[in-house]
Amino acid sequence: MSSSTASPTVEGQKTTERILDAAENLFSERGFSGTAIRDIASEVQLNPASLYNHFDGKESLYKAVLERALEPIFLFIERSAGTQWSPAEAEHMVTLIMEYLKANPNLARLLCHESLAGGNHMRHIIGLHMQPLVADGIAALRRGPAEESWTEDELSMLFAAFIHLIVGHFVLAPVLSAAMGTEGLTPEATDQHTAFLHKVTKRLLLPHSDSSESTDEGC
Amino acid sequence: MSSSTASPTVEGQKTTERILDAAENLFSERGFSGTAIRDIASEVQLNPASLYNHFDGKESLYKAVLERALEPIFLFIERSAGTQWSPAEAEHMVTLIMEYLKANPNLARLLCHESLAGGNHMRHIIGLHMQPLVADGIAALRRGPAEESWTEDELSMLFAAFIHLIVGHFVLAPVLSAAMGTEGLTPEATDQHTAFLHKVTKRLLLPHSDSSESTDEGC
Amino acid sequence: MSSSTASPTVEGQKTTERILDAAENLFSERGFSGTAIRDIASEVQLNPASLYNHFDGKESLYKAVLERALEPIFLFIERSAGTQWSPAEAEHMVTLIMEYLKANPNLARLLCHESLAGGNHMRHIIGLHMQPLVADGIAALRRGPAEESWTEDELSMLFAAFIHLIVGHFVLAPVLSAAMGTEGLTPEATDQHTAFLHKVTKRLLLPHSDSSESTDEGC
Amino acid sequence: MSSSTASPTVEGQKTTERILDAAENLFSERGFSGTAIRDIASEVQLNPASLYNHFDGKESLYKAVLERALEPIFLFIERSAGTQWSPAEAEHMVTLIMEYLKANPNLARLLCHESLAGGNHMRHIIGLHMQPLVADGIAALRRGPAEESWTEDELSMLFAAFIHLIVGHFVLAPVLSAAMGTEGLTPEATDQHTAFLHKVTKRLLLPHSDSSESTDEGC
DNA sequence: GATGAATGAGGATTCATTCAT
DNA sequence: AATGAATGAATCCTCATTCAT
Repeated sequence: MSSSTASPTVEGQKTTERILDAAENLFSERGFSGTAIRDIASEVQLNPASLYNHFDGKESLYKAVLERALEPIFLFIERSAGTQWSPAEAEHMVTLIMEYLKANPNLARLLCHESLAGGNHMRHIIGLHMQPLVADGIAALRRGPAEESWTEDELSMLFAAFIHLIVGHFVLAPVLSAAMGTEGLTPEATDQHTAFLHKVTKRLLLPHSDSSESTDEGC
Repeated sequence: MSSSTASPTVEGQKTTERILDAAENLFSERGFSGTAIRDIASEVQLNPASLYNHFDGKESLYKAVLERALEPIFLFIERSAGTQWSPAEAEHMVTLIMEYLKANPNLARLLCHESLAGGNHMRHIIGLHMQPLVADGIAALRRGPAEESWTEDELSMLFAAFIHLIVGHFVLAPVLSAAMGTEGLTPEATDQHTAFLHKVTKRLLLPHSDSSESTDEGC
Repeated sequence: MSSSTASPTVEGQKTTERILDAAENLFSERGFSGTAIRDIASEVQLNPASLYNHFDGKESLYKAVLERALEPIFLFIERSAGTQWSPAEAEHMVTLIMEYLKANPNLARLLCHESLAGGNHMRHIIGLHMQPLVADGIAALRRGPAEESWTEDELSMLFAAFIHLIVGHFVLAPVLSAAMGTEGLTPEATDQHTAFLHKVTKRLLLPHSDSSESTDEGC
Repeated sequence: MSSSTASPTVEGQKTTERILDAAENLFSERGFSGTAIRDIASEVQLNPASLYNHFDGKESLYKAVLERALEPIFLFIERSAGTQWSPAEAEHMVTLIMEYLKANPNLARLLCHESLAGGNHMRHIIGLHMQPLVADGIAALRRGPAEESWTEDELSMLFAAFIHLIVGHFVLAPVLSAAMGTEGLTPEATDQHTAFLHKVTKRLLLPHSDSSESTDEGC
């Protein structure tokens, strides 16, 4: 194949990689059961049977897609493990993740599809990578100024809230932007959303002046 | 069955209604393409063919499910049209929606599935119901105290943020609660989340003391 | 289908039955893995998918074929349970079975295919029907004149020998008749074989004059 | 591997031989259509493609297996060509074959599979080797004491009967031993069967005292 | 309204085989 | 002699849908 052409990156990457790319696109658009092996194969101009030279089957391919897509996120966050999330730090984190998702919006959708389907395809990833990551994220919040205004239980929800706000942007865009008459998931919209999230971050992490705070909690 | 007895509530609802129930459950779990007519039928202990006496086909059934599930939400919000969203008002709205979703978590998932799939199955619903609803929601925010601290563009995103926070809770639960070691989508968790959202509402709607606010917007 | 034509037997039996017939033919010729559902379906002029309205799958169909084919044999033998196998009785049994197999040579081949494949598809049949049948057959031998000239262990083998001689005729015919230059599995050949088996039966069951008998047994 | 070392026995046999071994095992278990090239290859820890360096294809491999397995049998019998089958002689033959099959039970199963499939894969073997072999075997019977008690036609069947009794033991074992509660195809069982066959041989070849003999032939 | 049977289209996967390396 | 990758043809089976009853 690349016998004469020296550059291995030209003409696309290795077949396995190209399959993963196509699969990621389709799985993130249509979910696991909505995606046909045949469609992935034809996207890579390959006979469906050839695909089985690279992956054991649909499920195996799906898992490989999930793992490959999630890996960078884990790296981001692992790298910042042990820090405390001051608003600046948190903003940085948000920026990092939003930038990555701007380039790979598939990830948010994959995650969402997977959660809707029950998360069974990524049980091992959850146990192995997400659990410590989440624990560390919450710990970072706890070490930051958020600690002053949120109870321990709320810190978990606060962490989750950031994920909802980030993932939601990429996932609910088709419906919401249609309802709002905006243009959908453009890079600009994502940048705007990132800036918006920064503001939200400050509001949520910094102590709040309002005296009626936490009234409905009963304490 | 209920041929002579007029009462529609006796012996469960009418077949059509039971089909809708089963379909709602399965569609919200597995999405449109992941759900088989046969499975819906067997859930209602009905021959798949019989289903076609009640609905024109899979797509038609899916739309009916969407419409039926979304209707109450529209009613809630339409009823409160024209108001201004003071924090109290907004909290009430949040409570109302969260209460409804606690009883019908399917809705959030249906919406999410639909958005992931591109929203084509609810184009008409969006145009007919969601558009005015969203416009009104944003207007309500604009009329409230939020107006002081958010630009016009941000108001849209603020509205969207509430939706992300609400929908996210029901959709990302399987993955997040697994990663957090919590128990999943229990009614208690939802109540906690509602209280948390009240606090968030205040933080986001009321003016914020911090002076650095909107710094990153300005540069 | 048979709405206007009163006779239910004309135009072939019910579809399920016709599928079983075709399946029996093909399975007995080519074995389980050598037979394609598609071929069975096309033999009955049916879409392969239709077949799944009648049977759960290939394996289920195969088992149904086995059961249906073996049933008459079990009935034969159960009916004669408890008798003693005098040569006359044994001859009768042989005749009965050979007559049935002459009309249904598939059975012998099915049994043989199944045994070659390890017998896993008929474990339940073996346990439920064949075990008592075999036990009774050996007991019948024991009660007959065979008892004089065969040890207990040999009686089992004697019983098996009859089965080998009967099944072998139907199974090894293609190879043997080709090697002998005879015509194959004609009804006449089967009749001849039956007569031959009668002679063999006498020789094996009646006491034997030869004094060197059982020399090699060491007793 | 054995590129420099000339010795073919070191490190197992040559690859070709190892392929034949694996193929023989699988073909005899599952028949031609039930056996996958891939399975044979993986048994030899070889890429399926490599197999085509040694054989032209599946069919070619199958024929090679058949020929290799049958050859020793032909040698046995050819060596004893022209003799007459006194009971002693016949017993010896039976012993020889049973001993060989005890070590290579595959052969019996291969033959049976092949016959069930119509024998087309060994037409040439049949014509070239089996035909004279069978002719000679029957001639040997004719020259022995069997001649006194069996008609010419019956001699053919007598010869076939020995084959049924021998092959049957190896082929029907799974089903029969399951039905009898015995242990299957152990070497001991085969030895017992050999001894049993010796007794049967005498009974069938030596003249029989019973006066009613051949009664059913005559009427 | 309900059902058994039928079906064309598709869906995942296997298989024997080829070919460049 | 070995292998990774590719492939067309099958293989089993599912799916949404139709139709006669």
